[in-house]
Amino acid sequence: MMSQWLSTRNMNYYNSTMTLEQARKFRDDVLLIVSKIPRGKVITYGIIAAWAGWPDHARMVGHTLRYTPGADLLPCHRVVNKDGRTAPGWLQHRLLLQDEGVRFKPNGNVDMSLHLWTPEQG
DNA sequence: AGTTTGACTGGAG
DNA sequence: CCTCCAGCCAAAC
Repeated sequence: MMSQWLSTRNMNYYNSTMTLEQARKFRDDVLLIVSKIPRGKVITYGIIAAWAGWPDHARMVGHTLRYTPGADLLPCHRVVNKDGRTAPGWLQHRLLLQDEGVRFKPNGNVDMSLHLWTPEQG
C-alpha cells in the first residue's frame, strides 16, 4: 500500500527537507486534493504544493501522482502546470480532459480562465 | 559523491 | 507565441 515513493526513499527524507512523517502527510494531502477536483476543472501542481504546506515542492506533486500506486484511480488528469500545459509524454492527458468538456487554446494548453479550480472553491 | 533528470515555476528575451 | 535560464528538490545514474 505504501508508495514506492516513500518505501524506497525513506533514508533520503531524513537527510532532506522533509521528515518521513511530513512526506507521508504531503502525499496524503496531494491525493486528497486531487480526489476533490470537480469534473471539467483543473488545478496546478504549484497550487497543490502550496495548499499542502510546501510551496516549493511543485515538482514533487508531479512525482507523487506519477509514481504513487493507486494514484491512477484518482482524476490526476485534472492536474496541469500553471500554463495549462498537459504532462509531457502522457498522450491521453489531453483526451481525458476533452472528454469532460475542458477547452483548449490554440497553443494546445488548457484555457485556465475557464477551468482553473482552487481548493478554496470547495 | 557528483551529476543529470524531471507530470514545476517565475522571469527574461 | 516561443525558448532559455535560474531556482527548486527528490530520484535516478
